[in-house]
Order: sequence, then structure tokens, then C-alpha cells
Amino acid sequence: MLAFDARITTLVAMIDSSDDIPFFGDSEPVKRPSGLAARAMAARNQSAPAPDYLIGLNPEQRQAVVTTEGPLLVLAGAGTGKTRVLTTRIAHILATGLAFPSQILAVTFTNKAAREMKERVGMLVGGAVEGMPWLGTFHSIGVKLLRRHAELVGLRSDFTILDTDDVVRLIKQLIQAEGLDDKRWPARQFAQMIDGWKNKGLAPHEIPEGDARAFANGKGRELYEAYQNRLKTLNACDFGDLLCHPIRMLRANPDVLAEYHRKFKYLLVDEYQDTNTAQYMWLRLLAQRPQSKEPGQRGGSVNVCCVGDDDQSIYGWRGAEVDNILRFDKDFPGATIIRLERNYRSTEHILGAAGHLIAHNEGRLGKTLFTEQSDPEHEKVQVHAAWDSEEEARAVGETIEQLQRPDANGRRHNLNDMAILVRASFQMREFEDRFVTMGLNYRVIGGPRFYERQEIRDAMAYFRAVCQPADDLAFERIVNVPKRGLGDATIRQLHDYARARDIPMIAAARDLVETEELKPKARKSLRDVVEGFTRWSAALENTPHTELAERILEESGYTEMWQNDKSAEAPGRLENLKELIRSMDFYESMRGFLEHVALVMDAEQNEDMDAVSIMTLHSAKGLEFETVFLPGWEEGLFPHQRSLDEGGRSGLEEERRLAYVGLTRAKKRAHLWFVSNRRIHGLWQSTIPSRFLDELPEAHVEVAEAEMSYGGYNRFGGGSSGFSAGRQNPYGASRFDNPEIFASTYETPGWKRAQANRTDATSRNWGSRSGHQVERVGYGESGPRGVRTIEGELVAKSTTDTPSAFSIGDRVFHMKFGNGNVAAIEGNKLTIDFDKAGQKRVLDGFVTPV
DNA sequence: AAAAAACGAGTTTTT
DNA sequence: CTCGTTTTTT
Repeated sequence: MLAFDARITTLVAMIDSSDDIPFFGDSEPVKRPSGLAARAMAARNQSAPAPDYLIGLNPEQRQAVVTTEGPLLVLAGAGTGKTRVLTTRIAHILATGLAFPSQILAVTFTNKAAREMKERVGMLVGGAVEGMPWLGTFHSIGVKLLRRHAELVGLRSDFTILDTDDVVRLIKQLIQAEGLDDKRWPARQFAQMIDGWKNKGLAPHEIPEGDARAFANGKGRELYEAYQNRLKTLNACDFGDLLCHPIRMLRANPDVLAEYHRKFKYLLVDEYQDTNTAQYMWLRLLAQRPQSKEPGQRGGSVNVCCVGDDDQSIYGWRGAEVDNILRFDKDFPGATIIRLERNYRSTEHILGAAGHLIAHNEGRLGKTLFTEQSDPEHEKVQVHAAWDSEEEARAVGETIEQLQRPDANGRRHNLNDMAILVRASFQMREFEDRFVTMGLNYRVIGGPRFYERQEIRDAMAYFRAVCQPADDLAFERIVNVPKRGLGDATIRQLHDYARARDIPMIAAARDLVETEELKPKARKSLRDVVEGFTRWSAALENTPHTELAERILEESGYTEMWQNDKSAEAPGRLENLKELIRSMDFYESMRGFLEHVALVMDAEQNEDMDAVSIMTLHSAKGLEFETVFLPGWEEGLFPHQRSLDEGGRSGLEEERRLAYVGLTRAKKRAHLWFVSNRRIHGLWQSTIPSRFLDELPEAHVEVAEAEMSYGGYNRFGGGSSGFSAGRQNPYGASRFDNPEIFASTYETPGWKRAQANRTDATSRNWGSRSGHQVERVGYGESGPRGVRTIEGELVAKSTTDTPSAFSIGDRVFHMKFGNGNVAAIEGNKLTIDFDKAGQKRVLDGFVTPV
């Protein structure tokens, strides 16, 4: 601490003696006002009051903020105020005049994180900073670098950015051009391979021989090369190139690199545990400047601050290297490491459970979160059992309804504060179905994103082809959308003509319609298209871009296509197109819009509605909720079998981190669920509870039978949190392989039932649903293994075979969806075409005949 | 060229 | 089972 203070003091002295202290604003150094100087001084002087932005930070957070010099790793556990530290740190650097906004490079992974950081820095600094030009995602900063130096990697600065869809189509063409069978060698798979190589920063000549041979009869390398060449001619980049090109460019041009070394005084990286090798190399290049005599910059090392949490690294499967964060102090010798372990989010039980679970991982830097919010009133983490996923969904739905009811104090739980976090997206379906029948508002986070929808991509392809006549991929996408009678044959012809002359396809089309080579019908259609593009391109400069966009969609017949489409989705698609054009308003030009959309592939959700969120565990990272439901804690699903098969031990550890992430999203309540039977690929499979449940500490967990409407459970098992005394420490690694040890960690009905299922019926399939109308399940009065007996089928379940009172075509009314016609009936489940809400499946009890 | 039928695959996702 | 894709049919 002393050394630290001494260093700071020198620094302050240095700053104070300087005449042109950088302050807010980018170009003109401004003399720092004395009031601020005092504040800055105060930040470092313990006797004086701290500047207001430091108030409320705990000592570790504060240290992370003010340790501006030298490499710093902030290990920020879940809910420990990571973003606050990052933003305050930036504010601090700015406020104390250590750097201009333009001299700080701050990278995040998602646009959302970048946006949030910008906003929060703005708030802290009082909006005096005109944005930070170098705060953004790795990719957006990569683009920025590339636009400036495109020619150094053989591109023009107006290059286009291709998304996955374009890439796959392009690769498919290449595979076909090579004369390979595109079914045996799927383009999508090769696209992933390329992505994998680029994540590692590997150029075609650098990829491992084995990889190169693995695809297309050993033509992998060739294809990769061909792909890169094709990109170059298209003047395009894929996402991987946005990382790889800058690396190559900076390596090959030391003068350019030196320029950025001079420029960036401070580097900040968010979510460091998620960086892949390419991002790491990129960062190293910028961070490791040569020995420097400039004051404030110590030779060789740099003021790089990485923030992350090794326990939350859940993206290994897409190239993230946890090792980057584990290795930090070796990469940056003399690095300061600060741990943020004081958690402000969750109760002691949630932290206790999560902490105990994650402690089963090896290869971690080790943190233990603690909280001061301890209260006997706090609910323990609850583990619930259900027969199958339908029951699981129903029980969760009921719990949600209960929580939503006003409590004794008249307070009610907002739906917005609840989330269901699933391992795999197919699990969502069941919850959606259930919530629809219940009339419970929900929102699905993460599904297909706005800009990935077909209609949006089509529209964008039109815009791209207008702005970038060389964008063959865009042109090809829409040349026959709407259908214009330009089929494969015509396209092939266009292709060949264009390739032979090395001109874009639009130009080829323009030429071809003047010849006799095309069939008259195709020729006329193509001429119309070409004329359209000529017109629109001409209008590009002198027409407001939103107006032009509308015109393009109108004149091309695209809007009309959807207007004539009678399917249920058509109106929604038209609405999306309107939304697209509306959103263009925020941009200066169509080009500006396209540039932005290529990188910012998200659209904000409707936040006004009070609704339960349903999302995958992966998309939940960084979020928090009062109450979190975690269904599907079963072996094979969570941990997922595939992770185990492909990732082995580290795969398991990543799954465990995922469980950790899930638990730590909860502030007050975490409800874990496992079911005994789950339908996988259409077959009913008997399942066993996740090993992660066994890894939870009994002190913070209670195994509860669900508060099901049919009641009658609590008479079993003598209390819901009884644990067997004999197995206090069941955490040896061997238990994973030894089924016996699974037998009874918890002495509760649900648990025992699960164990019974496991031993009785591990491989039994329930071929049909008729075998399990189980609403009421009893247990042989705690036999040694808790044998399951089915006492009866007392309560009618929603899936009975009782014929419905409705018939197809009946006019019905539903509380939530209004009027509609019955389209199909299965048992008492009705498929109804609602006049307003579209097609939904509901239970007959929820509708009345009109 | 468009509609119907057969086929096959099926964690997690950002840019 | 259920979705998306490819192949076959008209």
C-alpha cells in the first residue's frame, strides 16, 4: 500500500507540473480547472475527502479504480460490482486528466455491454465527454482499425462485412466449384472450421496439417485459401477477419503499430475470460509496446486492465480460452491482481450453494464470494423434483403465480424480476406452452434476432446491393425474391459471365440483358431488376435514405410479396419491415445504417410489459433476477452429454461454471428442478438427477417436493430438508463414476423417487404418454430405497384422452387471445386460429364457445 | 419453378 | 417429435 501511494504521489506531481494536461475533449488539450485538480488530488490523498465518484466503493473496488498504472487483473466475481469498477475507472482516468477519452481503448464482447459502459461513464463524468471513440466490441474496434488501414491488408476501406449466412452461401459455392459433393462436405461445417481457425488467428498456411486434411479429402487448406481470395475480390470480411486482419496489419506495419502504442495510454478489457486466441494476440500487440522513455509509461509493460471471472467462462466451445485469464500474471509480469469477492446481489444461501458447487472445479484462480446480507428469513436454495417436463413447467408456473400474489405486506413479485434459465432452448417450449394456457406473460430472450429474420435480411440485401454494387452475395440473395422466374439456370449464366470478365454480377446482368443469350422471359425480368437498381443507385445521393428504402421495397415488389402471402407470419413480417425502416431514421445515410447493422445485430426488446423471462443459461450471463428458476438439472441435459463426450473433464467444468452462472443470477430465490422423465428426440427417457445437485452444500439447500396443487407430500420423509448424516462429505471425484454413491444424499421423497427411477428404470423408455398419468405419487413408507409406487390417477391431467367438447371449425373465445376458430384437436388440447393473436395451442378449459 | 414429400439431425451464441 | 433442408413430383 505504501509503495502504491508513493507511486501515485509521483504521478500526481508529474501531472501537476505539466502545462498541457489532457482534459475532456479530444483535440485541444485544456488546462485542468483547479476544482478538478483538487478532486483528483483528493482521490489519492487519504486524508482529504475522496471525489464523489469514489464514494460508495469498497476498498478493493477503489483500489481497482485508482491503480491506473501497470498491468492489472480484476477478478470480479458475480455481482461484485464489476461494471461499476470499470466505468468508475474510466471516469477516474478522465477526471484526473491522465488521458483524453480518445486515448483509452476499452473493449467489450457485446454491443450491449459497450452501450451500457458508454452510458455509465457519461453519467459519471457528467456528459462532458463526447463519447469515447475507442470504446466498443473487439469487432467494432477491429472494423475501425481496418477502415483506416484497409489497403494494408488488400482491401478497400469501404469493404462489406458478411454475416454467417452470407459466409455459408459463399462457401457452398466454393465447394461446388471445387467439384466436391456439398452434402458430404457441408458448407456450414466448413464455415465453423474457418471460424475456429480465425479464432486462433490462423491464416490458411498456418493451420495444422490434420485440420487441413480433415475436410474435403484433404482440400481444407485449399478451400480456406480460395475462400480468403474470394473475400478479397468481393472486398469483404467475415467476422473472424475483423480480428485477424488487424493483427496481420499491425504485425506487418510496425510504424502503424507504434502509432497506436503512442495513442492508447490505457487499455481496458471486459469479460477477459471470454477472449479467444485471436483477441488475445490483438490485445497483446497493442498492450506490449517497446521500451519507452515517456513518463508515465513503464517500458515493456502497459496500463492494461483486464476484468473477468474465470468461474464464469462459459464460451470455451466457441473458442474462448480460459487460459488467457489464468495466465495473466505470466503474460504481464508484475501485474497487480485484485479480487472482488464482496457480493451485493445474492443471499448467503445462494452464494453458499454456488460457491460450494464451483469449488469442485480444478483449474481456477479461486475466489469465495461473501455477503453481508445474511438473514434467517432468507430462503434456502430449493431443489424440486417433478415427474416430467410438463409437470415441471406447471409447477414452476404455479410458483410464479403464488409469488405474484400480494404477500402479507401487500407486496407482489414483479414478473420482470423472475427468470427461467434453461440449459438448451428446446426446454423453453414446454414453459411457453404452459404460460400461454395460463395466460402468464412471458418473454423469450435470445431467440432469432431481429436482423436474422428472413424478411429483414432480404430487405438488407436490397439495400446492400444498392450501396455496394459489387456485393454479389446480396444481389444473388434477392435477384429472384420475390419470384421473378430467374431460376438456377439464369443465375448460373450470370455467374459465369461475371466470373469470366471479373465483374460484379449486377454489371454482368446489365450487359446480359442487352444480348440474346437469355430466354425472353428471364431477360425481361432481369432487365426490370437491373433497371430498378440503376434507378435506386442514382437516387442514393439525393433521396432521404428512409424514403429510398421504402421505395426499393415497394418498387421491387418485395412488400407486395408479403402482402399477398396469406400465411400467419406475413403481417408480422410486414410490421418488421416497417420497424426496419423506422430504425433507419437514426442513421445519417443508408451506408451508415448498413455499417452499423453488420455489427450491431441486436434489437431491443419490449421492456414495458411485466413478463417472466425465459432464456438459456448462456444468455443470462450478466443479468440478475429476484427469483430464478433452473429447470432440467438432469444428467445428460445438464451437464450436457455432448459437453462430457467432447470436452471431457474440462467440458464438465464448463458445465459446472454454467450452473454457477445460473445460480448466481438469483438475488433472493433460486429454485432448481429435475424431472424423472424427459422426452428426448421424441422418445421418453428416464433420467437421473444432475451430479451438480449432489455437489450443493446441504447447509444452504432444501430439497422440497413441489407445492403442487394436489398436495399431500409433506407427510413423507419427515421434513423437507433432511440429509443423511452418514454422507457428510460426498465430494470425492470418484462419486461421478460410482452409481452407488448417488443413492441417497438427500432423504426426501423427490430425491428418493429419482434414485429409485435411476436404479429401476435407467434405460426404460416410455414409448407413449399413456403410461404416466401421475398426479399423485406416494412412496412405500420409506422403504430402504424409497421405492416408488403409484397410488392413483385421481386428478385429470391436461393430457387425458377424454374427447374434447369442441369440434373443428367451432367458434370460440379465449380470455387472452380473443375470438378464433378451432383448427385441430388432440385430446383436450385445441389448436386455434385466433383472429388477432394468430395460431395458438390452448387447453379446452380456457376457451368458451361463442 | 413451385409445391409436396422424403430425409436427417437435434447444446450453448456473439460479432 | 419437430424443424429445416433437400429431393422428388407436378
